[in-house]
Amino acid sequence: MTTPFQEKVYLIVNKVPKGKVTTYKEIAIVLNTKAYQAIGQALKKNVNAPITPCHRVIRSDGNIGGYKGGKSGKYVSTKKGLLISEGVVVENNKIKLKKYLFKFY
DNA sequence: CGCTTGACACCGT
DNA sequence: AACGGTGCCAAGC
Repeated sequence: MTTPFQEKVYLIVNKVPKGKVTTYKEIAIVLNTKAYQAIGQALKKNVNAPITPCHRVIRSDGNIGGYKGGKSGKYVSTKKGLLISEGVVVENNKIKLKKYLFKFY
């Protein structure tokens, strides 16, 4: 069930260009909220379609965070691989925000 | 309507 | 630097 909140999240993630990444915090700021977790929740609950590159959304620390999969991000490797394929340098499940962080504001 | 969960963030120790 | 506890918000039950 796509809620208005989720739609906003998807829309923002969809705006992230290839080779760039964004953080849950940045999205929260754009939405003018502090629902950092709710954002992640939206992505995991409904992978709204291939139009929403969830793998481009990472933690503010630069960590990959999670992906889907019951365990502690079993598919994180895939996410990491995807990012690398897009040209993002990942080291130890961490991304260089200083270079690849895309800001909406 | 209220409690629990969660792909988070921030502060203190 | 690493770990723990606390806060925020939305969705699910």
